[in-house]
Amino acid sequence: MWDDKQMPAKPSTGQPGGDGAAPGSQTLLRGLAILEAVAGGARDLAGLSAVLGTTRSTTHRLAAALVEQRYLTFAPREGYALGPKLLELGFRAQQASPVTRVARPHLERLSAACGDTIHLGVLEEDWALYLDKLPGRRRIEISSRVGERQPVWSTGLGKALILDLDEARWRGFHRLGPARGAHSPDLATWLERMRTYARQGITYDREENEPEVRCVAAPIRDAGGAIVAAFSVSSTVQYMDEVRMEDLTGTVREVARAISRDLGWPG
Amino acid sequence: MWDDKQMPAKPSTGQPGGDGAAPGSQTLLRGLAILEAVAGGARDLAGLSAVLGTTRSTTHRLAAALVEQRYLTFAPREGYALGPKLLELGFRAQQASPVTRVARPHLERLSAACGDTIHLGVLEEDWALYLDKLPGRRRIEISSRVGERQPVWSTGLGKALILDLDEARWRGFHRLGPARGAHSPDLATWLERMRTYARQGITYDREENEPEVRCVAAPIRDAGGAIVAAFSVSSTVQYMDEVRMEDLTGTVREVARAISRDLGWPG
DNA sequence: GGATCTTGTTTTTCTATGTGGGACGATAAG
DNA sequence: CTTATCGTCCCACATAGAAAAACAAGATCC
Repeated sequence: MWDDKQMPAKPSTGQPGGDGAAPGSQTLLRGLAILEAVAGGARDLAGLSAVLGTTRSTTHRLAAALVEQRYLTFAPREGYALGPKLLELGFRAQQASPVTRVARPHLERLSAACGDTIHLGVLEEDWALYLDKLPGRRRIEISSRVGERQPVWSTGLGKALILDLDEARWRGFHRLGPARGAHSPDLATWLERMRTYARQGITYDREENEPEVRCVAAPIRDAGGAIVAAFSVSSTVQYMDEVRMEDLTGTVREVARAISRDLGWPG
Repeated sequence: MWDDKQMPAKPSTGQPGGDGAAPGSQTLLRGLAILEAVAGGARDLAGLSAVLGTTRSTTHRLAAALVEQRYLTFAPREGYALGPKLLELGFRAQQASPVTRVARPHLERLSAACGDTIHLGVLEEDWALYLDKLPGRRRIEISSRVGERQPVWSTGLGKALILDLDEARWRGFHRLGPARGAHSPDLATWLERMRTYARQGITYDREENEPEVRCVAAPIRDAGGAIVAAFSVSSTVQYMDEVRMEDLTGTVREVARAISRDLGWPG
């Protein structure tokens, strides 16, 4: 399930049930749905039509338009695939945030040094939005996607993003979190940890968001000292025992400082 | 058939004159045009409407749909910007090609070592398509974009991509090239150079594609020995005199071999 | 401080637009 | 050869979406 939207918004077979939520531009939305279906693995018209709930002819026309505009590619025996225009726009979107560009070289050095998966993210609405990802060199890879949103309160990266907020806001974020069970701490425990994190300027995630995944994260500040982004170093628990997390802390803090300084932070 | 020349698709003020060339899905195309307009710098409805040739209300509906689907973002005082969904799809499109993923670390090392702009590309139809770009650390940056297409015959990267083809095909590619004037070599000279390049397994671009820009490029081969991609190291002429190009040649060839080997090339 | 631009948002009317059924020609499978 | 399955093309009809205009909310001017 690549599509975990909270709104059902399931475009079924044109049923005018009056469920609302269908704003205005059907054709455009269907076209975009095709893009996502292809990203999700659909490769032929049949698959796409099934996802969209449209007939082959309709699907074909939309897909053909997308191919013509280079948003998709089509190869006779291979089917549809994401096209070069998405490469371009994605790259542009990434470059649009100065943080990504500035942070990249620093994160690359960090990646080379530690071999773990590194994420860069910002706060968008009430979510942590991943802007960049540097895959690790471990056997097991963290399955996350650039452009994806993760809950703020449970991820190391998310917690780093809200490190400067007051306790009332913190409570707000904790309330947003769906009870993941298992490793999810209750409010009191979580707040206590957040206070510690804020004092240290570093956050941890000890399998709170995803079992077996741990990470160390730190906020990135701009010239005004405000937190504009954060990055995290993630690995599975076997590579991330308490000792290693301690060890990483210093490096992570240092890299965060270096990036922030490049953004004009007096430090 | 599906891939004809780029239609400018300039939909002027609703002219139903029937000039033909009207593909099919207007709404979708307009939506995509909005994405590109935003990528091109348009930030408000007025600007977008001007580019599309539609009224504000129409533009707004499309833009709102794109925002809702996270293809665009909108901030009250900032205007529209490319959204996280494009990050995600762009990243996916990039990952779809195994070459990009395999080549990345190698190219990063190369980038760190030489400081010049590095491009990775493949052959798409009759063009060199840029899959990845690692910006250089020079004062002047090469203005190229991931997802963009460049002529094959004049770029170092393009020439590396067709290094294995026979001379008849080479002629075909040379014929495609628009007479850029100035540094453009005639067919005989160009073929002669290509023969040399093919013998050396390395190609050069001495300001043939873009004045002041030079580069050294090499092909990347897969397990079967076929050229599946190529990369180039580019810089302005002041950083790329003959001596430097000679020096780079060895390194570039080595990196190309390393990447090819990672792809299963026996080498 | 109120008048007046200039933004983005919403509503309504009407027709151009896009839909889906079905036909066609490949190519692969039985 | 026949049959199933692709992508592609065509066309009549109804519906989706374009545009005009009203609305709301800041910003800007005087």
